[in-house]
Amino acid sequence: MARLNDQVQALLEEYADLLTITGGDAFRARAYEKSARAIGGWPADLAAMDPKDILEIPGVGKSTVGKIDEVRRTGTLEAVEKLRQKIPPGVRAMMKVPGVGPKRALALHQDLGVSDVDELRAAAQAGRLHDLAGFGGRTEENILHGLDVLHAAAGRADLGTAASVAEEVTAALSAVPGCLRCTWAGSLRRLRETVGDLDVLVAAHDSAPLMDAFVALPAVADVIVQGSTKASVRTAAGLQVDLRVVAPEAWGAALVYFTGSKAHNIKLRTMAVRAGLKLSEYGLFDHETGANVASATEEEVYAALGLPWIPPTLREDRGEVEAAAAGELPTLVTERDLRGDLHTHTDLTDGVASLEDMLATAKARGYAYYAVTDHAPDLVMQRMTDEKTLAQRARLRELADTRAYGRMRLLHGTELNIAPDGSVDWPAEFLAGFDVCVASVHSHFGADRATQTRRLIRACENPHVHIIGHPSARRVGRRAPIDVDWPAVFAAAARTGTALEINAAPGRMDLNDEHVRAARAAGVRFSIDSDAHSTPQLDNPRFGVGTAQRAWLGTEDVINTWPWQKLKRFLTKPATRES
DNA sequence: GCCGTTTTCGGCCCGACTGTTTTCAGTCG
Repeated sequence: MARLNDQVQALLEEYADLLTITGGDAFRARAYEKSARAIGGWPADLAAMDPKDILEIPGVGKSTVGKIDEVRRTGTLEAVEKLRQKIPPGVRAMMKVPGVGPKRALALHQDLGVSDVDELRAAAQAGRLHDLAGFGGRTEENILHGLDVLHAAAGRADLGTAASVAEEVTAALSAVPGCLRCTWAGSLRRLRETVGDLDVLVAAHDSAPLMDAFVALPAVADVIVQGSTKASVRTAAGLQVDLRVVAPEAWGAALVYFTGSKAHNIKLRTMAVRAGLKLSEYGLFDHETGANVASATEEEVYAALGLPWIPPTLREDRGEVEAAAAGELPTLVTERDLRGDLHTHTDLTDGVASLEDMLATAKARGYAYYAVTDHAPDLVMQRMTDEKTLAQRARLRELADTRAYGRMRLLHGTELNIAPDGSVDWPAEFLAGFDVCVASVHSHFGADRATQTRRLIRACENPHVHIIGHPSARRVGRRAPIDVDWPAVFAAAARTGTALEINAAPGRMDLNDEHVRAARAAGVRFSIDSDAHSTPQLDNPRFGVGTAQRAWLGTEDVINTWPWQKLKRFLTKPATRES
């Protein structure tokens, strides 16, 4: 199973939700949410921590320490178990439907007997919702639409979830005697923004011990199929995981077969047939004699087809096979190319780690520069003020002077809110004091296309806005992107020298790969940012690099791969440059 | 339940938007 931290976080979040649904003290529920976030974001493993050190985690008090101990001992919380008797898990799941919160979930359950998302859909379609007090025709319509949004990503896990399950499964299988190699393939290896099911590949001479170990993993909730070389299971969270065990000599062919998209694989097999060969997961064979031509490594298989090795993120049949054949594969940006992070938060607003902890983690990543961009005052719940941000700046300058973080350049920034008219929080003279301004949409998601387009273009035209944060404002599986005339916005970003963000938080992945491809063609530059609210999230950029690679970006396209002097010039927009 | 330059009780995240209402509840960020 995952870290104790994640287990505790999940239980505390569930407890908070159940308390909210049952009308418990809202402040208590909020306290649980806060401690859950702090624990999930805490870098050290709770299982290895002293209770008195756990108490040091902000938002965690004695009661929570007791609950952590209970989870460690029993694997669950009695209080949660009790509430589950009253509120079926499906009722809590209904809160994931946009437009359904705790009150409506409870009303639907108590008054209509609806206990899960499927029953909710049936009830909404049958028009039974608008009979309920407080529900009307529009609410019913909105809930139906919300169900569609949820359904669009149903059964697909976000990259963060999929990656952590994959790491756990491969670590466990790698430890099984006889396991020669183990890795994940499929859409996770291609770093698609969501993963339908997880493909895990093992090389071994004897498959039986690995199959047995696989279905016995603690994360496995039920076994769908189990044969001698292939098994499928479902985790408690609903993610399907497929395992294939192959002979070591077929490793490369199997990896090619289970990594490529269907279209990429069909293209490779077609090339093989034309060359008098046959390609399968077992290898590349001579069609006549059946002799094995290549199979041990991916490089050999591609080479035997007359191709250089193609990076997994490109294997979608979007021109990569032709480019490879012509020797014109792009040199892709990699995680190692990133020299800094330009969108991060601290506990001054909604982050859970202190400025110093975020900086220390960033330094350990070897960054040359790092921007702190806490929220701005118009996002009222964050309670930002001029004084607070100036105090943070003073502290940051002080830390820079002490060289506490080596040569890492410390940038003071902010994440502004783009109002429906395209304006942002502070007046120009105040904005001029920041090293970096990210500007993002956090409200009025439903405005029409003309408004949203004008809004983003005006933000690009603001001489103090350097980066548009999570430009489409979508949340994977939870909220549709805003309605925008993208070509017009891409043109404005290119014209004004405003970077568009590739927000690497797994729940956002915004812009997505298709948008990035189009924007790049329009001459736009990008910033791959973590949007980290905790120290572990500073690891997010690996997912954003996936999006960038899928859009064929090189380092020239990504401003935070540039050396500081070059980035500094970019951050001085033409409109603010002294002539 | 957590927290304290408001310090062991009494606050804690505020405001906009939407839809259902006839003065406001629920949801969202």
